[in-house]
Amino acid sequence: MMLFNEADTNKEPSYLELLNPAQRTAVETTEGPVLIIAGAGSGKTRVLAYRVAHLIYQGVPPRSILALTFTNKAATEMKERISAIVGDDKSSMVWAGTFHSIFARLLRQVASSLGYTSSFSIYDTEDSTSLLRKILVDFQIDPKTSSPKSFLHGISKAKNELKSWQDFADDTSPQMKVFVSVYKEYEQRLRAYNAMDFDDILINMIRFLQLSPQTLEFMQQRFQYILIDEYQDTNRSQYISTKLMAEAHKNICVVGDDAQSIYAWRGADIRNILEFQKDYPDALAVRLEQNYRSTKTILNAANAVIAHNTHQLKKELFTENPEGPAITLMETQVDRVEAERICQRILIDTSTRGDLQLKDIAILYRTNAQSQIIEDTLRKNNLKYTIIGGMSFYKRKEIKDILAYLKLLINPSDQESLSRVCDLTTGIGKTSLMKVEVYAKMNRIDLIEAFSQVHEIDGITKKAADAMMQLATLVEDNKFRLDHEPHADVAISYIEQSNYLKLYSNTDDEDMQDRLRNIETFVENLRIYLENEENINQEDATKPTIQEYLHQMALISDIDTLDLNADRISVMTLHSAKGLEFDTVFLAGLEDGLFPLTRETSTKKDKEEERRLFYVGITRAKKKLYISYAKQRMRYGYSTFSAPSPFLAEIPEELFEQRHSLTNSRTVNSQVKKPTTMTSTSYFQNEMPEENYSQLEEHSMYTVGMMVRHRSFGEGKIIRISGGGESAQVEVTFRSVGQKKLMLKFAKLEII
DNA sequence: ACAACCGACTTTTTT
DNA sequence: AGTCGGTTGT
Repeated sequence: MMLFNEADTNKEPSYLELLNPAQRTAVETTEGPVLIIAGAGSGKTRVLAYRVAHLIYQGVPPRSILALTFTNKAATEMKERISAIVGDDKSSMVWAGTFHSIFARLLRQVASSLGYTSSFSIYDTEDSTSLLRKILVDFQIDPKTSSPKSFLHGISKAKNELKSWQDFADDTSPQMKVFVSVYKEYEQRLRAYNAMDFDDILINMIRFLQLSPQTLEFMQQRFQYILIDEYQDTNRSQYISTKLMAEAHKNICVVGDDAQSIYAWRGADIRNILEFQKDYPDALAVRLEQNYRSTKTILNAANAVIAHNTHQLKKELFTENPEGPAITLMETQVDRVEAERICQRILIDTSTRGDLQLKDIAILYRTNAQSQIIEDTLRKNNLKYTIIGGMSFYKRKEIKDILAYLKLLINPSDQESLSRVCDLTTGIGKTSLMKVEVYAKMNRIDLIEAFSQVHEIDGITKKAADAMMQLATLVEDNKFRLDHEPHADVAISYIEQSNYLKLYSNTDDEDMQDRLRNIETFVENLRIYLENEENINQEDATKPTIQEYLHQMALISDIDTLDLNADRISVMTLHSAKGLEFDTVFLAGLEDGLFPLTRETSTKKDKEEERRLFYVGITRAKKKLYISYAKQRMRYGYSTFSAPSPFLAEIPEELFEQRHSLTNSRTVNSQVKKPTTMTSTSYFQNEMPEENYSQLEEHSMYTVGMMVRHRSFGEGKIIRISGGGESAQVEVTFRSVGQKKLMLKFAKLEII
């Protein structure tokens, strides 16, 4: 299976033949700094993987290669590709992963030098917010004037700029004083709890590198070759940390596309990529401009759109792919109909194009809020889909609760998790908890330890004391079991003993039963993970333990779990779609204000980022692009009216499907056709007036067994009618082409 | 300590 | 609109 044989070094490795000249240069220039400007669909992932494979081919030890990606999914994909060339045993030793997951793993090995233990917790946004809320309460800061979230935002921004609270200490404005005190307290508590937030993982890596010349040299030696994907989306601490690591050998290869920079809002600094050649004057710059993904039509649209940005590196993607079908623009009155129309098109396309499967289709939108209505409509039409983002499985309350219980077992200092568990435990209230907290602080012990000594503390009700004692015992006993029993057994019985499940059982509340099922799914996944021997095989991966599981869990994102092989429509935000590609893409909600999303503070720069996001969306499509918008949309619970997105006018008109090509597309309901109000622009797809929709319920003129004639398929017999209303479908066996599934509403069936 | 009610906030995007 | 956290009354 391997594409090269080590012994046979005279011959050029065959995988190089699969590359174009630019790609090949990018792969073969293994020494020194390399900047790869890779346009959308230019084979970037392939180049990265081949480059790593080539390094290994040339004898570089896999474990000294560090490949940093944006998502875990991208890392897994890269590993798979590398593995296909050099084999699994070698590829699994490459350090490939996200900044956060790789750094966290490294930090666990050196945690003690930074004042943590190796089992430190990682706090997500919710954990951090909840911690800040408690701090605000303690500091008696009115949460109305400044919310925990706004503090977290400020702190995260400061951390991204590598500024500690001390850096603001000189600022004496009252507002800043408050900020500094909260920032300081937040940092101290994280430390006391043996916990890091997302930003800390990056910052602590820098701190470690700068701890001493020895630690820096150690890391530089460890990673001789560094590759960074999506470099346009790296932030300051990611930039600094990798720059430090590469300082000695300068074997740093970054790949990115300034036109796809869409994360400035969370601190990504586009200068990192724009000024790479300033940092490394002898860097080789390679441009990958041939697109292998999309049709000419789609690429032309993308190029035209991005040309409206002033602050963009000049780049013109080209493709040798065919022209492809025109872009379809769909205008509807309201959002629900927009969703309905998308579903109809999917039903039509999948039935008329034999090669098109649901997994080839994506519906993309700007905000997660838009997903609800799309989801509803897909479900109504019996279309299978996978949704990414929104409320991800692991962010659900019941799952986070279970995770908090488990974290307690691993990190006894994790007071945030403990406090979450206390909220769930009947008997433990605010008053008694406060008293024990004081006691723990005075005696310098962990809160959970104080629980086991609760009888020594004055003024605690018996009920509270019992509950605390019980919790302390539960955690203590199971912690002990971790060293002696299979973790799967411990996890399951621990969760059972916790009584947490009681909250959800004995009720016919549907929501509660749902949550219980989620927990069951979660526990089952956990069990499978813990019992899976395969996880042990990887060189540097440890045994599958509860620790390991929690550590991985903290940094997993929704997109990582997306299974593109399942035959389902992918539904997600444009941000989540970065790096993915689909045959057919629907871009929904192209309305002014929604996309580009604008708020009072929006600047020209923001609009350019929105435009890049649009560019990303367009270039996800391989063959067919649909763009839609609704004039009227529910937002915040009430109806808002919007004009079409100004972005639409940036796509050359001739790339859109012309109206006349569709005017004749319906015959079944032609008798109900009324004059429609069309927009002045000529390229909108002809739309059915919405007041006619109800009349579509009437499809009873067709029955099973009836002979019909189709304009292109000829004569056939109806063998099935399914669905109702909008989405009624017929299955017809045609003499010429055999069985076809058709949308009744659009199929031109003549009864014979 | 807990249940029931109330009001604020969400909806930009996420490691 | 729906969720979540906080408040109030028992």
